[in-house]
Amino acid sequence: MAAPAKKLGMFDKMLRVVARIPRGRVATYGDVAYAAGFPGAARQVAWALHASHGLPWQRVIGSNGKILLGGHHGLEQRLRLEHEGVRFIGLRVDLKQHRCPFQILRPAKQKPAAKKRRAAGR
DNA sequence: AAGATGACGCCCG
DNA sequence: CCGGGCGCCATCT
Repeated sequence: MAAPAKKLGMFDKMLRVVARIPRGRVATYGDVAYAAGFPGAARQVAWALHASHGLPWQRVIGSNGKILLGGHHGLEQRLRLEHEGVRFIGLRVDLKQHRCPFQILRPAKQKPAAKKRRAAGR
């Protein structure tokens, strides 16, 4: 397997994005790839998760809200999500309600919101 | 180096 | 809703 790769730049960023998905929320593979700066590399997100550990992998699902992972792992994913409050409609997650906004997925480029002007006259 | 694989995504019938 | 086909891209054989 795999190659331990030294060149982990790409998935390191992807994993960083996955780590930012809050509890009770989900993101699609495409969302993660895009937020990480690799639009179109949704498949690599799955790879990145394989090589990861300790991340909320269950929060990454298909673009249609379905769990794509098969076998008992897929079942575990569903149980974990439901356990953290994610609601399903049939076989898919209610994305309207649980999809994580890019703003949160994005690398924390967030600047300290303007330094707040002081109270001058407010 | 070429072909096959995969926890993908999107379009079409 | 489901299946089939094509595009995508890093890794594996």
